[in-house]
Amino acid sequence: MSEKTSAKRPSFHHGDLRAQLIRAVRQLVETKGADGFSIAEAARVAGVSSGAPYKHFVDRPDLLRAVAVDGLNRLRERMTLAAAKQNQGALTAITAIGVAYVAFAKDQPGVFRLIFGLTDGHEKSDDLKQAGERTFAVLLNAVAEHVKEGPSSPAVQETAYLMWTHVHGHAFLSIDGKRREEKGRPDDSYYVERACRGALASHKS
Amino acid sequence: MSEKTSAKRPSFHHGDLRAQLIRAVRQLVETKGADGFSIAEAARVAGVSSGAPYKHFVDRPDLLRAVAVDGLNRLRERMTLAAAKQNQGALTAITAIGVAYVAFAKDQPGVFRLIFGLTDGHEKSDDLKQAGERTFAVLLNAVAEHVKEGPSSPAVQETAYLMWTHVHGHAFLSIDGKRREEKGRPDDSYYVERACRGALASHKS
DNA sequence: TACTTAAGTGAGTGACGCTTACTTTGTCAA
DNA sequence: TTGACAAAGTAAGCGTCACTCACTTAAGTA
Repeated sequence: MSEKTSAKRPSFHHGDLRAQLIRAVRQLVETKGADGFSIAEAARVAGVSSGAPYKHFVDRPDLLRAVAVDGLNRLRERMTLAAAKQNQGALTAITAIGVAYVAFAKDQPGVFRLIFGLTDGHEKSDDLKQAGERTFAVLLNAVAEHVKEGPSSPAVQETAYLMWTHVHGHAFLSIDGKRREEKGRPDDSYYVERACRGALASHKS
Repeated sequence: MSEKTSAKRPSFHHGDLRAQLIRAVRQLVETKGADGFSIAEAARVAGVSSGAPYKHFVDRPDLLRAVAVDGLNRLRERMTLAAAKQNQGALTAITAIGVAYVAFAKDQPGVFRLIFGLTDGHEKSDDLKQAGERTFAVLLNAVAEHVKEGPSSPAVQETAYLMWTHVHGHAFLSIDGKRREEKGRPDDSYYVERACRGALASHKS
């Protein structure tokens, strides 16, 4: 009776259910949209009874939040990696972060939308807020190094926010299909670079 | 038995159920989020049985889409009105449109998110696509008049898209609470004006 | 006045969110 | 080694929801 589901489980105890549920939800959200998935289905994918998820998550929003946190962490990894490949403090490091951001959005639009679509008082969750701030900090630090100021400087924060705004808007409209990609039109990196230069142009040290 | 619900209905036939359901859903989406509402509850608010909505909408996504179309129309109205108060072709007309856009997002974040959060093949719906394009056209026309070109000019489209990107990003991050409003920080109109000027600066006629 | 039809009702179905009582398993102190 | 405990699973059940279907109501029209 342990092999009838898609996930094989050698013992009664799963051992890794929490992580596996997050993975399952990620897939489902990507294929069916954020409200097209069900906890029951995720449990089925993980090869576990429909009540099992509640040993790890208090309710549906809690599970979704965990998926969002996981997504933010993976996004941050990508951004960090992209920046690390460039010279520290270089403009290219900043734009690489933006390009990675847009790439993530296009790659996993379901999770991306989930991260920015949590309406149910998502700010009351500390870990989500922290994951968000740590991700933003990657950009913040890159900008700080470029202009040779501290990341807590108001001017740096303002400039970084401006970049984020522009890149985020482009990313969102892109995955929403508002931006029809036609030949002859600039690609993502053009918009990202433009956004970064534009924000830096008005940076008041 | 007709007065036990919140909406009074003089006759058996409602007469205006479709519009009233959209209104009810709008309220519910605003207070409970897009997935916190139920068709059954909307029907209750409208004072009608749980099966009645299906005489007007084929299913849940269809109803949500109608709410989104309604929202886009109201957004367009606001934008048009804001532009009309300024001189035709003036930069202030363009920025007024952007300010109206951000104001709408902050005013009705639930509907705003709904408009840009429809994942379930929202592009297959013609009326939604049309409503979106007509709304974008308001900005397009304002830009066209400002630079004295036709709205179908690729350069105009590019510039307008750039503005939209920036303003949309700011609007979205604002309602998501990513942007903590502190005293001493620029307000919405600053960002909007900045976005418009920035986009126009690189406009190649 | 009879006919047609749009727009309601209300009961029923299966899925889902979540709870509860119970069972299985690993851990760790005696 | 054992036995108590806690963590993590199961199965059944409750209320709600999306959606369907057979039926009823009322309004327009010939």
